[in-house]
Amino acid sequence: MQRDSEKTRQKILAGLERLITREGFTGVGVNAVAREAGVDKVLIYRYFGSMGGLLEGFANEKKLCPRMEDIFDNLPVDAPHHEIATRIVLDHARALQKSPLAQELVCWKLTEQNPLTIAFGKSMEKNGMKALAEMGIIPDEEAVTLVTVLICGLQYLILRGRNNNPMMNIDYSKPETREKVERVISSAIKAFFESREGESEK
Amino acid sequence: MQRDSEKTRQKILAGLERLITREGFTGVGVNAVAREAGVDKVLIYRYFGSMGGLLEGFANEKKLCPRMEDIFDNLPVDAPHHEIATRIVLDHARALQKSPLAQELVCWKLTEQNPLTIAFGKSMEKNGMKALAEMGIIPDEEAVTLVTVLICGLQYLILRGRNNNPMMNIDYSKPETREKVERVISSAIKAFFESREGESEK
DNA sequence: ACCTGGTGTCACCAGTCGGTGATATACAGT
DNA sequence: ACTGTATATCACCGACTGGTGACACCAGGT
Repeated sequence: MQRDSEKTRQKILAGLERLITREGFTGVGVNAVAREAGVDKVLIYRYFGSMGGLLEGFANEKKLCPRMEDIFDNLPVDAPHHEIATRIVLDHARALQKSPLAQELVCWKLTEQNPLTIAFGKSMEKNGMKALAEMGIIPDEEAVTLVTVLICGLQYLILRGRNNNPMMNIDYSKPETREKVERVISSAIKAFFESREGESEK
Repeated sequence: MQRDSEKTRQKILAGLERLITREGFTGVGVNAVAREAGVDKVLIYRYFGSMGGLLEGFANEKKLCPRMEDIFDNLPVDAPHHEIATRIVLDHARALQKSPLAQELVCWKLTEQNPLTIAFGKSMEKNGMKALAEMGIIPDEEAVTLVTVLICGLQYLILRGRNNNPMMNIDYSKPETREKVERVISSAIKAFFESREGESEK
């Protein structure tokens, strides 16, 4: 029985976040959010207008995906291109693995378009673009393509790992498996860049 | 008002398939399936016991994922390893792209575990294992890892493309984009295999 | 003391969900 | 023609969904 609209708003948003991370996006709904937040559902309509409005508010006021700058800042900018590309791929995967919320949102985005998934997609896109641009490998369109495909592959593997659902015996949550995958990706990227260098020398 | 249990069973299964491909897996449910199949829902319980039973029956009696053998049969077994690996990745992607049902099931499997998604996963796994085994590259564990990651990446891109949802401007449904991706993957795999050959010669 | 506006609580709506019991109907064996 | 059985239809259940109107409460201003 607190009389503080801002606090109530935050309680609702926090409830939504807990609900998504604990039950997955399939469970979200006005009733479930209200229950989780310990709040009457009519307040959701009062403060956010509708379920879509709540998702929009969540997208605006919550940090949806890990900030890539925090990860990439300490990257030596004068490192060889293949090392930078490898770091982009692996750090991206590590960041996703650390955030169950982001994992759920990635999966949600594959299933449905709504204010939250759309905003999340834009946020991810911006992160990725910025990372690539800062690394100075943008001009090489094909390298960007390879990096993107690899990132997608790791994202998929991480999503599969969520429910103890490994693919081809690759359980990315197991450290030794992850290390093997990282080794393979690293050497594949290296080989790709070196083969292109060799080609341009011809 | 036909009195033919087998025909009714098939009507139900066909309705489920239409529903999944048209509305996506989020729409499936006893009522929706019965509506789509033009059948009273009590018949679903009669013939399949429950919703889970229906999914199980669907998994048993329907072709869930494209048969890889049909694709790989005409593959020259004496081709270089990197060509075989590339073919595995690209054919896998093409097969998935051609089957909206399989796409939906892949996405479903990321979200929920039920008799259908479990059976689908096993089927995919078997396909993949067989393909890799027949290609004779199984002994090279790291190559298998790379191939798997790349397949996952393309699967993810295809899922993103489903709802006009490209990632980093990579819309895999556009032929020119797909060709570029295929080119990059091909040369990355080639470079990876060649770098390993060079290494083993040392 | 009174009113006003923001806040929280409760009860309810129509619709859908998965699931079931009772009943009508068509067909096969006699 | 009659009966038995498998098949299909209908009506209903409790629980849940998204959504809304009515009301209780508590604050601050006059």
